[in-house]
Amino acid sequence: MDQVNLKKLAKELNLAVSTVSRALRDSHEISPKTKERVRELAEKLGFQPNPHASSLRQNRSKTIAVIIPEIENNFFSQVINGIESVTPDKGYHVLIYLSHEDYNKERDILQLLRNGRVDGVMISVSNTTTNMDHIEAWRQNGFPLVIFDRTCEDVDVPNIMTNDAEMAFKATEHLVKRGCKRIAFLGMAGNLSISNRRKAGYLAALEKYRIAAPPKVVELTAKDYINRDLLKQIFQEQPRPDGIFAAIEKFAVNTYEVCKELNLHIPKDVKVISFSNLQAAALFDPALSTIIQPAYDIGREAANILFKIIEKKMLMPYEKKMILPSQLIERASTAITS
Amino acid sequence: MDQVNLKKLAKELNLAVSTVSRALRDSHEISPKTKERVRELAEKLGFQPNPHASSLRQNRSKTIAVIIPEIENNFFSQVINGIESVTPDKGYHVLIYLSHEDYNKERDILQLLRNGRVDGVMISVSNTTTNMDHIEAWRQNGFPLVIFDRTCEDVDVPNIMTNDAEMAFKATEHLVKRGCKRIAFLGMAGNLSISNRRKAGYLAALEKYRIAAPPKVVELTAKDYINRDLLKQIFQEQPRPDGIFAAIEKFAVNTYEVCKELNLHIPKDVKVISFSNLQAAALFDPALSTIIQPAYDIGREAANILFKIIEKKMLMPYEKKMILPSQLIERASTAITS
DNA sequence: ACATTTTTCGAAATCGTTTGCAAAGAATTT
DNA sequence: AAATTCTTTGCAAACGATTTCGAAAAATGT
Repeated sequence: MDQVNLKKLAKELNLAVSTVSRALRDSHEISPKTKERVRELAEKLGFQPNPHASSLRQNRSKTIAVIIPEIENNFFSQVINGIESVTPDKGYHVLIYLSHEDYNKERDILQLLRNGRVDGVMISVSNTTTNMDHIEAWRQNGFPLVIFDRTCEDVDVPNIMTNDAEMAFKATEHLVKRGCKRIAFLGMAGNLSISNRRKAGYLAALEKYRIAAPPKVVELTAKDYINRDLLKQIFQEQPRPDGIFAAIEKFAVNTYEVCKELNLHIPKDVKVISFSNLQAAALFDPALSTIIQPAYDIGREAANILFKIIEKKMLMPYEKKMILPSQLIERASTAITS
Repeated sequence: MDQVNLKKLAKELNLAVSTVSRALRDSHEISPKTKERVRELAEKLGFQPNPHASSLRQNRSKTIAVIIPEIENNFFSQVINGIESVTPDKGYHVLIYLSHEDYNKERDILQLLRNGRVDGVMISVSNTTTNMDHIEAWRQNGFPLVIFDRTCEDVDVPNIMTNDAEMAFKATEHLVKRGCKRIAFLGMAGNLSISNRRKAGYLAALEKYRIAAPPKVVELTAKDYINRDLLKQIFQEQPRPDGIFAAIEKFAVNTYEVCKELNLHIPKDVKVISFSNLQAAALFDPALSTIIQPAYDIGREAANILFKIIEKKMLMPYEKKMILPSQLIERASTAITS
């Protein structure tokens, strides 16, 4: 790899390395004439500065890390898309890490990055994360960090999320207005902030509408077969739920699967609504009513805020806790059946 | 950031920097006793070597880049997942770049990486890529590179893909056996290798089964509304197709949408089968018959091969062109209606 | 013509790690 | 005992770009 570097350019042009460097960075202390000469040769030889040398010297990597629990989930894909909508313009690169919903992996990844490899981190915590020490350590270190979607209130770090509680309230309200009397909430096991917020909205709606039946909070997992078993149990109890509010897309899919198996008709026997960013939800049998999160915007805004922190700009108060609204789309799965 | 570095460790231990470095890299030329002392302090102070300094010195970044056309597509998410299943163990980091199906962006990204930022690249080319010069330039440069899924035969670079033609043949055959007489192929506009391979399989099946109706190859785009208009036209022609083979998942979705709008019944009026990695395809109305690609495996194998190249190991012949088989899943959208 | 400022450039230090080489001491062989 | 290896460590030079500092050279002012 006979890479062309500053030294080579300098020799060729009969200039000092420092002059070439300055010329390429458009320094005021280089004459227009030499700048032109330098740029021309650099262009011709296809010179590109070695990023490691730059990063080492400037103590700045021009790279950020995104840590997410999983990637086979439309929501996180859209977030990444949103992030990528700002990074190239900033001249930044994006490293992806998956925690696979494992606290230990998450901690190790964060640990791994405490050496200057990245200038900042965006993270959505795993659902097994109960301890926020690893996040807190970063914050205290003064390392730029933002948390999105799966936030943690305990730590003083910018949060970018959606109005989970409000939308959960609306979703539950929607089911109530469609005539459901026994609404179950399908949340993620663990102590996830979004699960808690969504559960709170669910409970608030039940209370507001004075639903007689006691709240039914079901904690599902990452494993489909376990979820299906649990759901089967629940649908075989008497009286069974006539409304399902799934806090996670995957759980709505599990519900559909189980209903098909048990010959329960959606929406006649059970109405279903779910948080989901799946475009194809409209094609389901029946079309699934969803709460769509502004995933792309969450990614974009989170990235913007991270860059503000990296650039040591002051954050507006609203940027410390940004809430982007979701959207409820009614479809056949919550239709009234006469 | 009072980062702890080798110099600090050395001073503290009253050793030379080089000794500390060697001790941490477990060099044979350091006595077990000093190794222990060094490791202990390094552990205590939480020393982590600066990756930029290492990369600069060793001319090796421990990072690979993945360039994909888009990320809001289950297939590519699964590929990334597969890649990530091997990278951490190798101590490697993964940069993600999106070409957004734009040849110029793709070229620029590749250009951007020709400076040592990464040790290798995995790419799935955009559908506007007709010119392979940028890939060829990399190859000639001796830079480690593998192409997956959307490969290009012209260039002598390891390919990892699925048996597109064969599965396209089987999908078409499947429609024929389900009684379809006029089967249309929905491919991506542009000169994409996978489109061509899948088209070839489609045509071969039509020929083998001596289908009277002339082949109908429809070229769709990235824009949903354009696709829907085109599909509407096609379904309003007489005679209209009674079978649709979508080479891309998105096109099957478009087909469903249009059929709903035109009140065409799937599978009675039209049968549909599609390449797709969407788990929820089984929940569609009707459940969509799919050809599932081994996306995760493609990612994993592609990464493994890339690492072999990076480590300058010889490739087995089959690794230069690896074909991982897809799987055809019959569902209601191609069922026989009596 | 001289002094002063401004412009333009070069030498060298720096970032933190790795590594070739030398050197000192210990262990072994002759 | 001398000569030889082997073990263990330190010194210093890389890697390539940036940046501080200072020195010419040119432009300006008196």
